[in-house]
Amino acid sequence: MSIFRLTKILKALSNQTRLELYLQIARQSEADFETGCECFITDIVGSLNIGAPTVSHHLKELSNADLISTERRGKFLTATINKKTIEEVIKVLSENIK
Amino acid sequence: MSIFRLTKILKALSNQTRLELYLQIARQSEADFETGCECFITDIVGSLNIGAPTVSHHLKELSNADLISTERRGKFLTATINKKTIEEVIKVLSENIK
DNA sequence: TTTACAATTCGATAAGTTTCAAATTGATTA
DNA sequence: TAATCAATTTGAAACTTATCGAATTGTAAA
Repeated sequence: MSIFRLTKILKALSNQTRLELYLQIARQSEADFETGCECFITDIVGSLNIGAPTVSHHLKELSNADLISTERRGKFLTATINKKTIEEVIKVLSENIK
Repeated sequence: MSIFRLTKILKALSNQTRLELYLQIARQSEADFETGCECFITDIVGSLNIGAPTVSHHLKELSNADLISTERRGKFLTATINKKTIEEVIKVLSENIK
Protein backbone atom coordinates (compact mmCIF):
# COMPACT_ATOMS: atom_id res chain seq x y z
CA MET A 1 0.00 0.00 0.00
CA SER A 2 1.35 3.42 -0.95
CA ILE A 3 2.00 6.01 1.71
CA PHE A 4 -0.47 8.24 -0.08
CA ARG A 5 -3.26 5.71 0.21
CA LEU A 6 -2.42 4.97 3.84
CA THR A 7 -2.51 8.68 4.62
CA LYS A 8 -5.87 9.04 2.94
CA ILE A 9 -7.39 6.22 4.96
CA LEU A 10 -5.96 7.44 8.26
CA LYS A 11 -7.15 10.94 7.47
CA ALA A 12 -10.64 9.63 6.91
CA LEU A 13 -10.55 8.05 10.36
CA SER A 14 -8.91 10.99 12.11
CA ASN A 15 -11.98 13.08 12.76
CA GLN A 16 -13.91 12.16 15.88
CA THR A 17 -17.37 12.39 14.36
CA ARG A 18 -16.30 10.46 11.28
CA LEU A 19 -14.60 7.79 13.36
CA GLU A 20 -17.73 7.37 15.45
CA LEU A 21 -19.74 7.10 12.26
CA TYR A 22 -17.37 4.45 10.96
CA LEU A 23 -17.37 2.47 14.19
CA GLN A 24 -21.14 2.62 14.37
CA ILE A 25 -21.41 1.26 10.84
CA ALA A 26 -18.90 -1.44 11.78
CA ARG A 27 -20.84 -2.49 14.86
CA GLN A 28 -24.09 -2.36 12.96
CA SER A 29 -22.65 -4.45 10.14
CA GLU A 30 -21.69 -7.09 12.64
CA ALA A 31 -25.11 -7.10 14.28
CA ASP A 32 -26.84 -7.11 10.92
CA PHE A 33 -24.97 -10.20 9.88
CA GLU A 34 -26.73 -12.03 12.70
CA THR A 35 -30.10 -10.32 12.57
CA GLY A 36 -30.41 -9.96 8.82
CA CYS A 37 -31.24 -6.27 9.23
CA GLU A 38 -29.43 -3.48 7.51
CA CYS A 39 -27.52 -0.41 8.65
CA PHE A 40 -29.64 2.59 7.73
CA ILE A 41 -27.89 5.92 7.72
CA THR A 42 -31.03 7.72 8.77
CA ASP A 43 -30.87 5.98 12.15
CA ILE A 44 -27.27 7.04 12.65
CA VAL A 45 -28.05 10.63 11.69
CA GLY A 46 -30.54 10.64 14.54
CA SER A 47 -28.06 9.32 17.10
CA LEU A 48 -25.08 11.49 16.21
CA ASN A 49 -25.28 15.15 17.02
CA ILE A 50 -24.77 16.61 13.56
CA GLY A 51 -26.88 17.56 10.57
CA ALA A 52 -27.62 15.53 7.49
CA PRO A 53 -25.34 17.54 5.18
CA THR A 54 -22.41 16.90 7.47
CA VAL A 55 -23.14 13.18 7.65
CA SER A 56 -23.36 13.10 3.90
CA HIS A 57 -19.99 14.77 3.65
CA HIS A 58 -18.39 12.35 6.10
CA LEU A 59 -19.84 9.33 4.36
CA LYS A 60 -18.28 10.50 1.13
CA GLU A 61 -14.91 10.78 2.82
CA LEU A 62 -15.20 7.25 4.18
CA SER A 63 -16.29 6.00 0.76
CA ASN A 64 -13.47 7.79 -1.03
CA ALA A 65 -11.03 6.13 1.31
CA ASP A 66 -12.67 2.83 0.44
CA LEU A 67 -13.47 2.23 4.10
CA ILE A 68 -17.20 1.72 3.51
CA SER A 69 -19.63 0.99 0.72
CA THR A 70 -23.09 2.51 0.49
CA GLU A 71 -26.20 1.41 -1.29
CA ARG A 72 -29.55 3.01 -1.84
CA ARG A 73 -32.59 1.10 -0.55
CA GLY A 74 -35.42 3.15 -1.98
CA LYS A 75 -35.64 6.30 0.05
CA PHE A 76 -32.89 5.19 2.41
CA LEU A 77 -29.18 4.62 2.35
CA THR A 78 -27.41 1.63 3.85
CA ALA A 79 -23.74 1.32 4.62
CA THR A 80 -21.36 -1.57 5.23
CA ILE A 81 -17.70 -1.47 6.07
CA ASN A 82 -15.04 -2.82 3.73
CA LYS A 83 -13.15 -5.15 6.00
CA LYS A 84 -10.37 -5.60 3.49
CA THR A 85 -9.34 -1.96 3.70
CA ILE A 86 -9.01 -1.77 7.46
CA GLU A 87 -7.28 -5.14 7.49
CA GLU A 88 -4.69 -3.79 5.08
CA VAL A 89 -4.10 -0.82 7.36
CA ILE A 90 -3.67 -3.08 10.35
CA LYS A 91 -1.24 -5.21 8.38
CA VAL A 92 0.90 -2.29 7.23
CA LEU A 93 1.06 -0.80 10.71
CA SER A 94 1.90 -4.15 12.25
CA GLU A 95 4.68 -4.80 9.76
CA ASN A 96 6.32 -1.48 10.41
CA ILE A 97 6.34 -1.87 14.16
CA LYS A 98 8.22 -5.11 14.60
CA MET B 1 -9.08 3.49 24.82
CA SER B 2 -11.35 6.52 24.53
CA ILE B 3 -12.56 7.67 21.15
CA PHE B 4 -10.89 10.99 21.87
CA ARG B 5 -7.50 9.40 22.37
CA LEU B 6 -7.90 7.18 19.33
CA THR B 7 -8.79 10.21 17.23
CA LYS B 8 -5.77 12.08 18.48
CA ILE B 9 -3.42 9.25 17.57
CA LEU B 10 -4.95 8.73 14.14
CA LYS B 11 -4.81 12.47 13.50
CA ALA B 12 -1.13 12.46 14.33
CA LEU B 13 -0.60 9.77 11.69
CA SER B 14 -2.88 11.30 9.08
CA ASN B 15 -0.48 13.75 7.54
CA GLN B 16 1.79 12.29 4.88
CA THR B 17 4.96 14.01 6.03
CA ARG B 18 4.30 13.15 9.65
CA LEU B 19 3.52 9.54 8.80
CA GLU B 20 6.77 9.26 6.86
CA LEU B 21 8.58 10.74 9.82
CA TYR B 22 6.96 8.23 12.15
CA LEU B 23 7.70 5.27 9.86
CA GLN B 24 11.28 6.38 9.45
CA ILE B 25 11.70 6.55 13.23
CA ALA B 26 10.09 3.11 13.47
CA ARG B 27 12.42 1.59 10.91
CA GLN B 28 15.39 3.28 12.49
CA SER B 29 14.40 2.07 15.94
CA GLU B 30 14.34 -1.46 14.64
CA ALA B 31 17.71 -1.14 12.96
CA ASP B 32 19.19 0.55 16.00
CA PHE B 33 18.14 -2.31 18.20
CA GLU B 34 20.49 -4.49 16.17
CA THR B 35 23.27 -2.01 15.54
CA GLY B 36 23.21 -0.23 18.88
CA CYS B 37 23.07 3.14 17.07
CA GLU B 38 20.47 5.78 17.70
CA CYS B 39 17.90 7.57 15.60
CA PHE B 40 19.09 11.14 15.25
CA ILE B 41 16.50 13.63 14.12
CA THR B 42 19.09 15.69 12.33
CA ASP B 43 19.60 12.85 9.84
CA ILE B 44 15.89 12.63 9.15
CA VAL B 45 15.63 16.38 8.65
CA GLY B 46 18.19 16.00 5.89
CA SER B 47 16.33 13.19 4.13
CA LEU B 48 12.79 14.60 4.27
CA ASN B 49 12.03 17.62 2.15
CA ILE B 50 10.95 20.03 4.88
CA GLY B 51 12.54 22.56 7.20
CA ALA B 52 13.63 22.10 10.77
CA PRO B 53 10.75 24.10 12.30
CA THR B 54 8.24 21.89 10.53
CA VAL B 55 9.96 18.74 11.70
CA SER B 56 9.98 20.13 15.21
CA HIS B 57 6.27 20.78 14.99
CA HIS B 58 5.52 17.29 13.67
CA LEU B 59 7.63 15.64 16.34
CA LYS B 60 5.63 17.44 18.97
CA GLU B 61 2.40 16.14 17.47
CA LEU B 62 3.73 12.60 17.51
CA SER B 63 4.93 13.04 21.08
CA ASN B 64 1.65 14.53 22.24
CA ALA B 65 -0.13 11.52 20.78
CA ASP B 66 2.32 9.36 22.74
CA LEU B 67 3.44 7.71 19.51
CA ILE B 68 7.12 8.50 20.07
CA SER B 69 9.49 9.56 22.80
CA THR B 70 12.37 11.93 22.30
CA GLU B 71 15.54 12.48 24.22
CA ARG B 72 18.27 15.04 24.00
CA ARG B 73 21.78 13.73 23.39
CA GLY B 74 23.83 16.86 23.86
CA LYS B 75 23.34 18.94 20.77
CA PHE B 76 21.17 16.34 19.11
CA LEU B 77 17.75 14.80 19.53
CA THR B 78 16.96 11.12 19.30
CA ALA B 79 13.57 9.52 18.88
CA THR B 80 12.12 6.09 19.48
CA ILE B 81 8.63 4.86 18.84
CA ASN B 82 6.32 3.78 21.64
CA LYS B 83 5.27 0.35 20.51
CA LYS B 84 2.59 0.11 23.13
CA THR B 85 0.61 2.98 21.64
CA ILE B 86 0.46 1.68 18.10
CA GLU B 87 -0.27 -1.80 19.40
CA GLU B 88 -3.26 -0.43 21.27
CA VAL B 89 -4.52 1.21 18.10
CA ILE B 90 -4.14 -2.02 16.17
CA LYS B 91 -5.98 -3.85 18.92
CA VAL B 92 -8.91 -1.43 19.02
CA LEU B 93 -9.30 -1.42 15.26
CA SER B 94 -9.09 -5.19 15.11
CA GLU B 95 -11.71 -5.64 17.81
CA ASN B 96 -14.15 -3.36 16.09
CA ILE B 97 -13.88 -5.08 12.75
CA LYS B 98 -14.78 -8.62 13.63
C1' DT C 1 -50.20 14.36 -8.61
C1' DT C 2 -49.25 16.45 -4.48
C1' DT C 3 -47.00 15.75 -0.22
C1' DA C 4 -43.45 14.17 2.63
C1' DC C 5 -39.10 12.62 3.76
C1' DA C 6 -34.08 10.94 3.04
C1' DA C 7 -30.12 12.36 1.14
C1' DT C 8 -27.09 15.43 -1.63
C1' DT C 9 -25.27 19.69 -3.45
C1' DC C 10 -24.02 24.46 -3.01
C1' DG C 11 -22.22 28.45 -0.90
C1' DA C 12 -20.47 30.47 2.99
C1' DT C 13 -18.13 30.85 7.38
C1' DA C 14 -15.43 29.58 11.20
C1' DA C 15 -11.82 26.86 12.81
C1' DG C 16 -7.80 24.20 12.29
C1' DT C 17 -3.39 22.78 9.88
C1' DT C 18 0.96 23.04 7.40
C1' DT C 19 4.71 25.47 6.42
C1' DC C 20 8.29 28.87 6.50
C1' DA C 21 11.44 32.88 7.78
C1' DA C 22 13.29 35.14 11.55
C1' DA C 23 14.53 35.20 16.17
C1' DT C 24 15.80 32.51 20.18
C1' DT C 25 17.60 28.82 23.13
C1' DG C 26 20.76 25.11 24.38
C1' DA C 27 24.96 22.82 23.90
C1' DT C 28 29.49 21.87 21.76
C1' DT C 29 33.82 23.17 19.97
C1' DA C 30 37.42 26.35 18.41
C1' DT D 1 34.63 33.46 25.38
C1' DA D 2 33.21 33.53 20.63
C1' DA D 3 31.61 30.98 16.95
C1' DT D 4 28.86 27.24 15.45
C1' DC D 5 25.25 24.13 14.91
C1' DA D 6 20.80 21.54 16.37
C1' DA D 7 16.45 22.39 17.76
C1' DT D 8 12.54 25.29 19.30
C1' DT D 9 9.51 29.24 19.43
C1' DT D 10 6.99 32.90 17.34
C1' DG D 11 4.26 35.10 14.01
C1' DA D 12 2.22 35.02 9.74
C1' DA D 13 0.52 33.30 5.15
C1' DA D 14 -1.62 29.78 2.52
C1' DC D 15 -4.38 26.00 2.53
C1' DT D 16 -7.71 22.57 4.21
C1' DT D 17 -11.65 21.01 6.85
C1' DA D 18 -16.02 20.85 9.51
C1' DT D 19 -20.26 22.52 9.75
C1' DC D 20 -24.54 24.69 8.62
C1' DG D 21 -28.72 26.78 6.19
C1' DA D 22 -30.96 26.87 1.92
C1' DA D 23 -31.96 24.85 -2.26
C1' DT D 24 -32.27 20.58 -4.90
C1' DT D 25 -32.88 15.72 -6.12
C1' DG D 26 -34.76 11.08 -5.66
C1' DT D 27 -38.16 8.03 -3.94
C1' DA D 28 -42.30 6.54 -1.60
C1' DA D 29 -46.76 7.22 0.30
C1' DA D 30 -51.15 9.71 0.61
